[in-house]
Order: sequence, then C-alpha cells, then structure tokens
Amino acid sequence: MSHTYEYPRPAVSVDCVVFGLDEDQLKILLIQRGAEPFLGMWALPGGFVEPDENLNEAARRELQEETGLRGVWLEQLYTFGEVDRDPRTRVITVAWFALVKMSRYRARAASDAANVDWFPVSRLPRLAFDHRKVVRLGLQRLQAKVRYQPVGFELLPEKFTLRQLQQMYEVILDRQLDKRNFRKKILGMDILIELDEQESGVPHRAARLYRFDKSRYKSLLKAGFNFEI
Amino acid sequence: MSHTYEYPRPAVSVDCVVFGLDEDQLKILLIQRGAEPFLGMWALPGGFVEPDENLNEAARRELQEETGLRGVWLEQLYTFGEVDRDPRTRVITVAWFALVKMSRYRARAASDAANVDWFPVSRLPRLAFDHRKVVRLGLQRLQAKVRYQPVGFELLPEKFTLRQLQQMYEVILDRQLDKRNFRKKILGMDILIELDEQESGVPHRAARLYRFDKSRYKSLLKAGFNFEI
DNA sequence: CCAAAAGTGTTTCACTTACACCCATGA
DNA sequence: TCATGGGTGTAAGTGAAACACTTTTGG
Repeated sequence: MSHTYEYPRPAVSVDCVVFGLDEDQLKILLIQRGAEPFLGMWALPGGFVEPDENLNEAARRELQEETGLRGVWLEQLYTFGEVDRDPRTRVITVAWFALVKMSRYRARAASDAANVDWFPVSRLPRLAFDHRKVVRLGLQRLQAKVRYQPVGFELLPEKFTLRQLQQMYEVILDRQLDKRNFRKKILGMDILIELDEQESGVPHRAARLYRFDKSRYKSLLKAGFNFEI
Repeated sequence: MSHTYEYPRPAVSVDCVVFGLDEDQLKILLIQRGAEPFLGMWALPGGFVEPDENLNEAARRELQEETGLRGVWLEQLYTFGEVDRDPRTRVITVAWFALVKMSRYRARAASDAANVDWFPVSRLPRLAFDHRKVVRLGLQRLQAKVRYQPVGFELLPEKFTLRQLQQMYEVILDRQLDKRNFRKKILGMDILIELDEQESGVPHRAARLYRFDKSRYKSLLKAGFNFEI
C-alpha cells in the first residue's frame, strides 16, 4: 500500500437516482448539463466529493445544490469505476438512490431551475456518461427492495389511502395486484395506523387515510417479523 | 463539475471480504499488515486501484497478489468513504465480497505466506482501519444473499453431499434446519444433478454426491422460478 | 454388533390465490 | 340516477413445518 502516492488518483463523484411517484407514473429526477462534456444532455444530479465530507454528505449536498431537495430517503446503490466512463479523466462515481415524496417537492424543483425535471422511467431521454446503466440498476434495486422492506412509503404522502399504496406497488412492480388480497395482507401486518380522516376532493366516495407506523414496524422487526409484498 | 480539478483527490482502494467454509465453520481470509499504519495488525486483503484498471480488476489483482487466490466468485459489497477512516490521508475504499471453495485453496494460501490466514468469523482478531465494520456488513450480505440466490455453492466443492449443503446453510444462517424438509425443498427445485458417486473415506454409510446445475438454474430463472431457502 | 449418518412420508396448519357484489359519495 | 371507486368474505389449493424410524456401511 505504501507505494501508492506516486500514482495519479482518480476523481471521485456521487450521482443520485432520485425516484418519485406522480399519480400512476414512476419518475426520475434529471438535470440538464451546463458544461462539457455532454453539454446540454440530461444526467443524474451529482458532482465531486469534497475532501472533508463523507460520501452520503456529498450526495445530500449535491442534491440540495442542484435540485433543491433536502431530507430525502437515501441509500447507497453501487460504485461505478470503469476506466473510460468519463472522457476527461478517471472518475469513479458512488451512485445513490433516493426516494422522495413528490407531492411535497414537485413545485419546488420545477420552479427552482429550468434545467431540472422529472421524467417517467419508461420515457427517459438520452443520458450522459453511463447514467443509463446507473438508472437501470437503481430501478432493479427499487423493484427488489420494495418487496421486502417498507421503503415504498417514502414515495407516498404521510397520509395515504390503501388504493394509493396498492397503486405504488403496481407501478413499481409493473403488475396488477388483487385488491382484497392486498388489503388483507397489508392490514394484517399491523404496521398501518388507521386515521379518522378521509381523502378529499374526489368525485366519488372518499377513502380512508392511513399512516405508516414506523416504530411499530421496528419493534415487529425485532420480534422476527418479515415484511413482504 | 468543472471546478473540481482544483481539489485534492482522495485515494481509492479495494478491500475484499473473502469467505470460506471449513467443515462446520465459516471463515474469513485476512492478511497481516507489513507496513504502517496498523503494522502487524490483521486486515482485509486489498490495496489501491491503478489508473488503468477497473474496480473489479483491482480487487482480483490484489487478491491474487496478496493471497494467491484466483478465479473466485466476487461481488461488490459497499463503498466506505468516511473522512477519517485512514489516518494517513483520505482513502475511499470499494469493498468486495468473495466466496471461495476452501478445499481447493487452503493449502495454497497457507504455504504462500506466513502472513495470510483464515479466521473463524466468530473469533476474529482486532482488525485495522474500519475493517471490522466491513466484515460485519459482508456477513449480513452473505446471510441475506444465500437465502434467495444459489451462491452458497461457491463455498462447497464441485461435488457435495446433501448433508454438506444443509450444513453450509446452517452455518451461515446460524440455525438448524430440518433434514427431511430441507431435502424435499432443495431436490424439488430441480437444480441439482444427482451423480453416480458417493463420498468416500467415511466410517459409516456413504452419502450420494450432487452437483449444482447452473445452466438449469438459469433457464428456470427465465421461467420465473424463485430460489429461496 | 455397534456407532454413525443416510435416507424416507405423512399430517397439520398457515398462507396464498381466485373471485363478485353492495355501498357511499359527488356530479 | 349515474358513474366511480370504497369496502368486504369465503373456499380451494399450495407450501411450510413438525415429526421418527429403518437402512447402510465401516470398524
């Protein structure tokens, strides 16, 4: 290890695959590049890691700077280090994936900058660097993860209906679920708090609202409970 | 992004959590450090990434150089980038986890160097850097992964008995499994090839040998099959 | 003949799946 | 009163878990 300082060091960046749920579409947040290489092309929000910040801090800082998002759910995805992935120089990027409650942030991101926008995952523009690959992995991870960890709630508002919850799973997993079986299962888990409220503004019978009971989930976990959709 | 070249770049290394199965013990391969910092302390095999090699290539090269291991099963684990994790300078490490058939490699690794050795995961020495944390994550990943992907076979010889297979799961998952149910389940998956051979040298009835049928598994996967223990 | 592990089936229970109708509400 | 989604139960089938004895082999 000691001979290493002679070598040129790679640059290290972070990139974020940010997922949001817009009605019945799964979307990803992209920024339009303002510099070469790939000037004008859409890319994942991200940037270089500062010497005095941890990797997750760098990811959060870049998200904030480039898109205005703060306090989102964030988890490391994968590190991409192919020698030629950046035409300028060797850049190793630590990719993260984030889940945001779009209802809370949409306005913000849209107004902040013209070069930030949400795209449906099924209709992405051409992406800079190897970001296509990063997105694909993020999507795979989301589909796998959502099934055995209650992370999907991060995409919904604090208060949601069972229909919204089911639809979230249907959109991410890309298949239909049976309404009665879904309700039976999720309610049987005993991780939802039934609120004394209903959705409003719908032109038909209003549905009951629920909240995810995180502390309840945690204590169930310790007791050996296994979340699974 | 363009202002970044002014910043000092972090060093980037790879470290490998190498698992092996020794009879009924899960072991990890460690090397004893020959340089500061942490001189003389045990650590994960690893080292700095060269400018012209991909991350997985770096991991394989370091494994080969430091332990003599080649051609092992390797997968990225996580990237650790805490600012202070290396006392010399900022070092970001991409951790990998590897599974090896110890029966094939044990002699080699042991003879090559006095400063390479296998340790039971339950009795590890004090480790350099944050390698304790890396190992812990590797172990968690192994336990999770082995249950829904047939990676455990990488720890066994090409030909193995059902007892060996079951014991591998018992050791990794740290719980007993029912023999009859286990056999029913694994044989029912139809991913094992029953050989016309038996183990030899045992002082009791010899068990039949099996091989993992990888191509069969792959085609089952495409048909929607879900491996799970 | 003894010790040690190989090999084998059945029952019970829980969970998953498939499936259709009435109700409440706002327009 | 109509359109739209909210809300509910049951039966059949599938898979998981619990459980004990006989067989084979080498020493």
